[in-house]
Amino acid sequence: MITIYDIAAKAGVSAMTVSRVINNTGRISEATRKRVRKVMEDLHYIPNSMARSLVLQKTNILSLLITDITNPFYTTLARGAEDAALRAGYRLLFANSDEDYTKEKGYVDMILSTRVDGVLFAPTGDQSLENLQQLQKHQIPFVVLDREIPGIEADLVLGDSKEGARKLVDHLIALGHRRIALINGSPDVSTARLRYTGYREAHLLSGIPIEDSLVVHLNYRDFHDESALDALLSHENPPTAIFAANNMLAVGIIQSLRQRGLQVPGDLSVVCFDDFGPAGAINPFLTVASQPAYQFGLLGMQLLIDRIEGDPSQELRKMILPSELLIRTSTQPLKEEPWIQT
Amino acid sequence: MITIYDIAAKAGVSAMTVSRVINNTGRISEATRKRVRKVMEDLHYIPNSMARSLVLQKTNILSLLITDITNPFYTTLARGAEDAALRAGYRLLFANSDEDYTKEKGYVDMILSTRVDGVLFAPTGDQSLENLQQLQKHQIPFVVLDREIPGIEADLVLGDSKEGARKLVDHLIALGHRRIALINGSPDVSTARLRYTGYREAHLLSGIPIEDSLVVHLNYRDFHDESALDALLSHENPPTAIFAANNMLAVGIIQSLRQRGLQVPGDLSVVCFDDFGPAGAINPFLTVASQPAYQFGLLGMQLLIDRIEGDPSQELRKMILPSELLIRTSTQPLKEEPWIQT
DNA sequence: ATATGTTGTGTTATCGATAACTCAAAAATA
DNA sequence: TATTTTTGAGTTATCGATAACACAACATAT
Repeated sequence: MITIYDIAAKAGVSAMTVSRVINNTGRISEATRKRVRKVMEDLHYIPNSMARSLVLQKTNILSLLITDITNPFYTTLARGAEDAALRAGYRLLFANSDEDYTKEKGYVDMILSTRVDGVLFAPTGDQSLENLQQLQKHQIPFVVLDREIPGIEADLVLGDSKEGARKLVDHLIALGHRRIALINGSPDVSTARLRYTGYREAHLLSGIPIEDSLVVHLNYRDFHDESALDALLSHENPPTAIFAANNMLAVGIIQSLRQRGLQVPGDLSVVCFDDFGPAGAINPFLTVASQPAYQFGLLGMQLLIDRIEGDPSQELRKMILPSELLIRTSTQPLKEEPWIQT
Repeated sequence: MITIYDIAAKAGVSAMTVSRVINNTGRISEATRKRVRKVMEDLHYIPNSMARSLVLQKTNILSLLITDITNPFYTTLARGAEDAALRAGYRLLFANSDEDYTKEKGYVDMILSTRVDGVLFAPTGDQSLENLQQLQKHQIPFVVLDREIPGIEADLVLGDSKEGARKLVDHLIALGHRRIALINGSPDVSTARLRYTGYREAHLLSGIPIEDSLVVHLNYRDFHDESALDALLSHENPPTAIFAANNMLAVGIIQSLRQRGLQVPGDLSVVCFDDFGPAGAINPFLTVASQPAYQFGLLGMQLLIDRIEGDPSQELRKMILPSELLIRTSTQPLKEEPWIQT
């Protein structure tokens, strides 16, 4: 591997002179500069960023930690983050926690050992507190995405979960539904709590009582647990609509319903949070509260870079991005004769 | 930031002793080991991987370069690659070229300056030759994914583009279609050439003549160019079916067709390469040749790690993964009265 | 003509870790 | 008891780059 000393030797100068040419610092005569440049090109020299980071105490790497790389919400977010980072001259170290606290912890160690300049952090849930505190101890700047963590003071980019949930539930109520199930994420994720709050408020404002047995908590990442649906559907007075707290849950739910021979929206209407990206654009089916995923990434990264390069004592910022209700064909007015379990 | 010297000082030993404790090398008395461990934990010490990489000449980082992070094929592939890399104790540096040669080049420079131990490389197309040669010059091991590059000898993981294309076209032919358009990727991408070959063979074997005006080349990443469809649809004898060379093209095409008031599959049948991941699982609509994306990533990464850690003079391996024809509802038998342009 | 400034370049120390070598003290052997 | 071996450390040099300082050679000002 070619080093700065190889270049220096071939160009007949010192390593420092080569360094000056690379970084355009100090004074260099035009003749030397040209000579050094030529040698660098001839030997295809690329500076070792490890060595540079070591002395500069700056890596020029930012990290993006997301919770599910197969979820279009996060991949679109990643695009936004990538664009912002590249534009500002940073490299991006991706990490994917799979909604798994242990994996998240592993990535945090890796991030720390890499000495990245900052982290755009989508936490798995409240238990991420420790991992974020770990970053704080090491004084790594970070911005928290999508989920607020009690006990952590940081720049934040959130969606309006409560309002989005209200819009979705209001829509169902307007269609005549009165028995609406909520299949939620884990209760130690802030968005799940807020989506429940929105669900609740929509009911209260319409004077519809809430029934605890219609609310279940699962994992945002995938729908494994058939027993939750079992319970809901075998309810003496089953729901006529389901509010899935995110897109991945909705996919699992709908597949499961169909396997049971139930039609959406014929037998049950279904709505959810988060849209499906390009893959879902062919037959947009689900009525969703769509969040501006790209903006999440872009804004979050801008906040992060600003925090790193700007005044670090600047006060914390909290951005709440609105979600948009997109009414599609997974919902329909309540039928006179709701579906009755056989 | 805490260094190995801080630990050494607090524990009353030399830095070398701490290093031995960290790496479990050399001889250390149980007493010292415990003492050092305790100090490391108390101070939340995490070794600086830059410094370590510098002296070890090994980063423990592998890079995955994909061409479109919003394409479910690549994100699923990324999951496979991530799993394999993590399992083997490597960190993963993601990069996303957006099917853009210039961006790819930028990432290759970044990869080189990071001195990663190896690259899993999904090239944008034949022009990636230079970027791959750049890696070769610097003796970075790599495995090429999905697209073969003339002039590059390397381990390869490919899909069976020709066979997949034949299956898709055969299916259309079996449904009675005789005028099948191919909306292909750029001709300097090997998969596009092979998909054309498969398309051609299917025609030949069925004795159906090929018409050049039914074959167009676009970019795999997205469907911007409406003029291609314009031309096809205003053809004096327009196609009754479209074979889109990948999933993203298919999305754009179907959206465009619908905007023109044409129904799929009512007016035209549509098939494509690559499936849509979880997002498309709700209403699987498109008849596709599905490639084992996760396997692509997993196998590719295994080959790479084996190349790095195993015998480097081992001969090159080329794996071809089959694709599976999934018949869904975007295709239907040719109607007696095909659609006629108004 | 001497003092002062500017320009272009080299020297040395440093970042944080580890390899290779060294070495005293304790343990094992003769 | 004298000698060799083993154990548990410490020292020094190194990886590849850059910051801070040093310093000739030449230009300009007094």
